[in-house]
Amino acid sequence: MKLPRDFYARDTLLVARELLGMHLVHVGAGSAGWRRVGRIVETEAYKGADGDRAAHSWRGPTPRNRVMFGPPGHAYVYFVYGMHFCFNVVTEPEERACAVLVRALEPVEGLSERTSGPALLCRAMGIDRSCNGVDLCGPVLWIEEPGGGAAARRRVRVGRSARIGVDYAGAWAQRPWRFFDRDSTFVSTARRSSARSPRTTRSTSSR
DNA sequence: GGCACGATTGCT
DNA sequence: GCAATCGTGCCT
Repeated sequence: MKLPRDFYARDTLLVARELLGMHLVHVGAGSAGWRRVGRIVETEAYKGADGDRAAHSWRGPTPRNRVMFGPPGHAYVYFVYGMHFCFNVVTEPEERACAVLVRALEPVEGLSERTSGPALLCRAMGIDRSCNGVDLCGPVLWIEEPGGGAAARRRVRVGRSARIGVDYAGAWAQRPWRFFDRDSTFVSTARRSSARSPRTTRSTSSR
């Protein structure tokens, strides 16, 4: 059953945690008729309105991040490193600029490529810039509770850690806002981030 | 208009 | 450890 918009309209940390075990579904239109399904096993929370400097939205709306400022339950897909896409779910009430990044999936149906890692899962699921802004309560791309319902989700043993690849965000990078299924072998392996000077304080008050 | 850098990945 | 590769956002 498709998750309703109310599910996404809640606190981002809660949504990030509860998305673990849910199924991400993407269907192709017309005669192409394909269907790809992956079980979410790793997520990260980003809270723009709270000043989270790791969030794309922390400075305010721009053409690129505008979807994050819109209503919850929509896909925020962005292009990075000149070659990759990352998939997020917009959370909390409009203007809160919060989202959950989906970082890894366990293949369930129609997936033949690797799904461990935010960019890899987008490639495997066929998610690209055309999915940006898509309503997750619509007929093309959505998240649903798998068969077995709440009982199945309850079995997820949730692990937490700091978010990956956001060292530039200073103290915000230390927050344990990454959630993962401790029993899944599809969780992305966090590459060793520069564990050097813990304090990279920059005071760029130029403007 | 220019330029540094990224919510990554893969190869050396 | 570093290149690939280009859109975005901040700067001159």
